[in-house]
Amino acid sequence: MSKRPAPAKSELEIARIVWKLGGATVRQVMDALPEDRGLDFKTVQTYLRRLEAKGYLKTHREGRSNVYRPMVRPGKVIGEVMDELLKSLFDGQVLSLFQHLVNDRGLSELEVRQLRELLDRLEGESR
Amino acid sequence: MSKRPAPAKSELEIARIVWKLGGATVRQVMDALPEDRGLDFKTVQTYLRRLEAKGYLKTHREGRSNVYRPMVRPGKVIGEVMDELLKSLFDGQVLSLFQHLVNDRGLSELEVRQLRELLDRLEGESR
DNA sequence: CATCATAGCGTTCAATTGAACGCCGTCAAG
DNA sequence: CTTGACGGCGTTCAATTGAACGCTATGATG
Repeated sequence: MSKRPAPAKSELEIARIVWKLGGATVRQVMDALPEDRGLDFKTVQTYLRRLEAKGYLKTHREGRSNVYRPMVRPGKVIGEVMDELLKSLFDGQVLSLFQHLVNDRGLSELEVRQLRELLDRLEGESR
Repeated sequence: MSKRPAPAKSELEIARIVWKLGGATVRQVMDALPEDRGLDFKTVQTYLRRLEAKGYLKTHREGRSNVYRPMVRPGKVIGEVMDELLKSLFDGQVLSLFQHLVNDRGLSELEVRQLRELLDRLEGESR
């Protein structure tokens, strides 16, 4: 197991943009970033390079720019991050996490309904 | 707004023990730590001191030891951490998080049932 | 009382992270 | 063709984090 180092928080922010775009140059990531984020071009470049070094993205030249594309499925990476969080905050119990989300945080009527639907759909499939 | 620096991951692990015990000395935290965690006494001490510096715990002398106790409700801290995670991984949409949890991660029958109960209880209360 | 273990406190140290420079090549416009 | 902008690559830098030392005071034990 190669034990990819986990992506840092800022890196994740960048990675998600690449995922959404399917692949992107530094410039494209920059532009996709929220206006108020105020990151330097070079900084974004650095994060992309780090993500590549960690094995989350691969890059190939296209014209004068590098295009970065995903190496790992988003769901997988998110899963890894969530695992760590679950361990370090909720004893690895998904239910504890749900408890926090449902109780300590105010869910709107809508969110509750949607969550129920998620569950219903789950059980529909699993037969 | 004082802007408490967020607790680091290892710090959280320690903080949770203090929360569970209601208050604890370095030694007590050590003992409460999983056997295989292999942290040095001094290291735990350091983390506790950092948590104090960050305003999550306060300490007072009791005999030859310092007793650390919570300054902030666990739910509050967890909430802050979750907020960050939600922002950096799910666009701040709780539902996206739920989606990941329910779909991408295999929930057991039991967990699904328990989650449903959480939701039912919620609606029961809110009248 | 002398000694030993315990814990506090200040410090250290390497790795990681958040953020950005500077130099250099190349391509496009004057 | 020169010039200037853009981007790559290597580097830097401070703050944070994960982990632990060493010195010292103090309390328990022989």
